[in-house]
Amino acid sequence: MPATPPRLIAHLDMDAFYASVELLRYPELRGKPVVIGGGRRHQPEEAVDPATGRVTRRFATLSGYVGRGVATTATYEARALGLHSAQGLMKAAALAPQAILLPTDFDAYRRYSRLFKAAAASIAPRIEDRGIDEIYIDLTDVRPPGADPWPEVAADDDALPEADGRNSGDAQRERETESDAWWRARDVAKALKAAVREATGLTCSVAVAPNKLIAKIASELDKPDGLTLLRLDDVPTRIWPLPPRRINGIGPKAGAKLDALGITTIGALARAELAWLIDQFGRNYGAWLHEAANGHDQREVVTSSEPRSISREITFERDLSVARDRDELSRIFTDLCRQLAGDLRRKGYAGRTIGVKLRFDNFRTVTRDRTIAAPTQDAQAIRDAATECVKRIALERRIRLLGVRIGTLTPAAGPSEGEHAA
DNA sequence: TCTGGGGTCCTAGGACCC
DNA sequence: TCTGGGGTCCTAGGACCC
Repeated sequence: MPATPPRLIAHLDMDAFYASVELLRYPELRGKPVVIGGGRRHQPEEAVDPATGRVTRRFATLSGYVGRGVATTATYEARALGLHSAQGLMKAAALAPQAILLPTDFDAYRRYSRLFKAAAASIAPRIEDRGIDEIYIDLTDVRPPGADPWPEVAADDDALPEADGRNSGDAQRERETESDAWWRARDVAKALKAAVREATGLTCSVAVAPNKLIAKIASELDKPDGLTLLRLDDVPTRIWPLPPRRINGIGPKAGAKLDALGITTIGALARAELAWLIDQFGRNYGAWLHEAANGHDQREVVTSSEPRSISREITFERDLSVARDRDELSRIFTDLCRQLAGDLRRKGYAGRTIGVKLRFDNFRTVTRDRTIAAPTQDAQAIRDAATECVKRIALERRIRLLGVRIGTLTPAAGPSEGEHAA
């Protein structure tokens, strides 16, 4: 009885994605510490030398930055100075005032995102979208470009498929040794990296593993421009020494709790008693921690999905007072509802559950939502329901953030012909 | 030098129905 | 009348991810 062939799952992660896209248009910044983030105000200034016609640009630095922005990405040179994504720009400025600051340009990043995903899809079609800069790819049945495909049973072949519905191609695949399968995966991974580079000029890091969990961890091990193969047998030597936070799904809270419990490596977590973990973290999460630390993960590569919710939110430049800034709050609230309605129409959805989110000056966050009878994509209907939600919140502090969300989505009229957004 | 904006999933209690 | 259970929907908060 042939064993089930091992799955081969790749994780492809673009290297310092936003920063790398910016370096394509500002090549003079290569080798310098650069962070991306903040508002529109620090756009580079261009000057043309009248004598030579040469364009020179002046870039903003972090020094003197004032505001509430965070870094979305930092180049590797900036990381060496202690800068990293999700860091407040004020803090980053204190660490590295001379680092260059560029505003985020999501339209550009989305264009490059589409390009790299299309390039990957030309090599291997079963792709799971995990956001703007990373994907999972199922390589189990993928051969490198140029290799002969596994033979198919010809339509007029009178040889019957085997009883379980497999054809001779499957039979040939089952004769592939595990070692050959890994060599095949390495060639496919190389082809993926080459295709992404050809399409975008950008590098990425790719790992191939028996599942998504290990592939995700492994793609970090050789960054940037990495290529990593990690078999189940390699988990003890290459995964167990790492801190638990490297597991996708162990965040700041669980990481700190594990640390307090004396569990500082994935290996220690793997050796912890299942019953004890369940005691500490609850039945579901405790059992998952045990499985994850041992490198087990059966999740499929999900090639399509429907959105669950759409939202818009804004953090104000200064905290707003409900009494004194009533008009401004009202105007922003209306804008958010209009933008949300626009998003719904552009994406072709209507929703029934409308909610608001408020963050107060002390960072406490409250949400309220309300489900209406029929799905809507109308800005006024959204605003009406959202207003009812706001009325259920005690507004006793100044407001830092306001958001509007819609869920329980159903497909609805999308943009009409010729109206597609970029 | 406090902490963006867009998401997903889970938990848990209560309402309501069978 | 009392007890009991399951299923689904709604709501609020929170952890986590990119």
